[in-house]
Amino acid sequence: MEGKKDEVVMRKGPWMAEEDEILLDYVKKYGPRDWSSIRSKGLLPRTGKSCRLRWVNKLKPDLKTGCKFSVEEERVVIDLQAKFGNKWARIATYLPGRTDNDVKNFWSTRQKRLARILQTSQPCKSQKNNGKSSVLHEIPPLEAPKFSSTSVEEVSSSSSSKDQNFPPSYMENSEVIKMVPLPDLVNPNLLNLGTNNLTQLEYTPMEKKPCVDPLSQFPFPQLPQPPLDLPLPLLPESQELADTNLLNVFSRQMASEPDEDGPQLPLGLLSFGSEVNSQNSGRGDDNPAMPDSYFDDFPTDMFDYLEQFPSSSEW
DNA sequence: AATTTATGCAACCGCGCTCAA
DNA sequence: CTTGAGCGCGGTTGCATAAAT
Repeated sequence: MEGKKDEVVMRKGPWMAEEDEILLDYVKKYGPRDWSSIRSKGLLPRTGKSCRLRWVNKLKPDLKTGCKFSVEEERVVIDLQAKFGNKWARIATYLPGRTDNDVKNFWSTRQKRLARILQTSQPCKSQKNNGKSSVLHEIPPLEAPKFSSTSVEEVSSSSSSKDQNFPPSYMENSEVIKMVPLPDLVNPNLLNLGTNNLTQLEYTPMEKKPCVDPLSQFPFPQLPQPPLDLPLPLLPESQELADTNLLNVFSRQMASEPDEDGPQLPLGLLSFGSEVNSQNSGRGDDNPAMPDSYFDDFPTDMFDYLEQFPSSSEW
C-alpha cells in the first residue's frame, strides 16, 4: 500500500556511508533544511525526519561523537535537568557538541545505573552481591541537609525571565553555577571521594577541548582548586564519582522547591526515603529533607524501577 | 572459550507546534 | 479560520559490544 505511493521503499535502520555522503552533500548545497525534499528530489530513500535526525545526531560538524561526557558536562546536565526537567534539546544547547539524543541517552543510562546501585545497596539485601557492594552501601542515615539552595534557584531567577531566547551561555557565565556544599546526606569520606570533589565547582567556559575521557584525567585541570585542603582522594571508580555528583544534586533538589517543570526524580531518594520513612510515616515532620510535596511531584510510574524487586519480606 | 547478562547508543515513533496556503 | 506539511522534541526500542559468569 504505502510502499507503492512513491515507488520507492523507504529505507530504515542504520545509515550507510554512501547515504551519509549524499546527505552531507545535500546539506552543503542547500543547508540543513527542507529535509523532506531530499526524498522528493530522489536523493535518498529516507524520510525527511530520518535525514534530519542523522544530520543532527551524527553528521553535523563539531559533534563530540564517541566521547564520554566529561564531569563538567555531567554536572551541567544534572543541574539543568533539575531545573528544566526532561528538556533534552534545551539542555543540549548548553553543551557544545552534544545533541539532545546524547543528553537523553546519558541521562537514562545514568538513571538506570543509579537505580542499580541503590538497589544493590539496600541494607538487608544480602543476596548474591558477591561483595561488589556499592559505595552507597555505607551511606549514613539521612539527616537534614545543611546548605544553601542558591545555585539552581539563582539560575532559575536569572534566566527564566528571558527563557525564550536565552543563549547557551550556561558555561560562559561563571556566576551561573556554583556548587553548594555537599550536605550531610553523603559523607564524602565514606565514598572515598573527599569533599573537594563535590563542592564549589564552578563552570569554566567550555571551549573546544581535546576529547578525552575525563575520568581518566582526574583531577581535572580546568576545574578550580578545591576550597578545602583535603588530600585529593583516589578516584575509586569512574561511575562512582559521577554518581556522587548526582547525589549532590539530589541533595540540592531536596532543599529547593521543584520548579514548574517538575523535577525528575533522583531515584536515590527513593531508597533513602524508604529507609527513613519506615521509621516515621509522618515524613516531613521529623525529616525536613523529605517533604511530602517532593514525592507528590513525581510521576507515578517512576517507582517502577523498584517495584520490580521483591519486597524485603521475600529476601 | 563459550555463554549469558548488562550497557550504551543509534534510530524510529508518535505527538505537538508552527506556518504557509 | 482551517488544514496539512514540515519540523522538532521526548520517549522507546533494538542492536552491537563489553563485561561477567
